[in-house]
Amino acid sequence: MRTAAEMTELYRQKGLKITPQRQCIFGILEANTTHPTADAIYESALETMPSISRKTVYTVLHELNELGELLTLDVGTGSLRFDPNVERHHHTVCRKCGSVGDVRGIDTARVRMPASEQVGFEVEETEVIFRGICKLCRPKGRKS
Amino acid sequence: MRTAAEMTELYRQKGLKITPQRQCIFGILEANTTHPTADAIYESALETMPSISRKTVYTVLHELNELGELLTLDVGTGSLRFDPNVERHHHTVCRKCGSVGDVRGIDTARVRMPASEQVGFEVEETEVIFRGICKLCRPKGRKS
DNA sequence: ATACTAACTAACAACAAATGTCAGTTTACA
DNA sequence: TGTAAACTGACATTTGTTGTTAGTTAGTAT
Repeated sequence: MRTAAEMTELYRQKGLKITPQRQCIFGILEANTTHPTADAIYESALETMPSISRKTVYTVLHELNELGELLTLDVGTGSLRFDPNVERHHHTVCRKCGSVGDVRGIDTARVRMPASEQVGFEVEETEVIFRGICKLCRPKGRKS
Repeated sequence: MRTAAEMTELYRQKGLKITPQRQCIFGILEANTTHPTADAIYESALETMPSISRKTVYTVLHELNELGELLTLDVGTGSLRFDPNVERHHHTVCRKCGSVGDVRGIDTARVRMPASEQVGFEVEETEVIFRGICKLCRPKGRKS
């Protein structure tokens, strides 16, 4: 996602109104690397805007998704997560706490399907998920 | 998962009863490569055993999962899928129909996290999902 | 400044997936 | 054949998400 200021400009161009609710959500998502769930974003928005409704949050998130400024991500932890980083990248998922991290710099061009498998399947994207234990959930005092 | 016959033997060893319901589900899963959802398995079971309850199906699936004979798989299509293939392998997901296919023979040892990313994350498994269009959903007459 | 209308709120309903409850019944197997 | 395990069935619950509706607010163009 672009910066909150750029998003404001984009919305203006699209003829969408610049409301405090939308700006609040822009702010929460800007540079957010925690891959929050919709509900986490709602909770976060409540802090600065106690009157915001859950419905509005969902609506704005879907707007952003359709504008291509926000990716949705399902890593199997129960709920959808939103990722403002729309560049191609991959993820880590902690099997203890469910936290999700970004992993850039993987060249998936080298991850090829063997020709014998899935004949006729047209690959558009290759997604890699590293599952394991995150730094915080690792037993202390060990260096792996 | 092993064959239905082997599963029967395993259950016997564990002191679990060999019920027609369990055997029915063994049969459905045996050599099943469609990655069915719990509900698809339930529907399928109803055909040969109209009295089976949804609860039983869920219970047996979780039993099998705990015995390590059945993997659960969440590829972001809404519901859990079950995979009797417990060998390490990867998946294709069709973005049109949601169908899931197996992909064997990928060497994930070469898919390494760059050292600069996610310091301290202990990778246990590397999961690859190829997203795209399956053979059946591809427009006909084209050879990609 | 005003009017138009998009956007928002609020409370509730609905949905799907999964799981829990629990009383009563069946049944696999020792 | 007895008995504990397993199953049924109907219903409730939970979680995440979306839809509804009606009334209110407020951004923006004029």
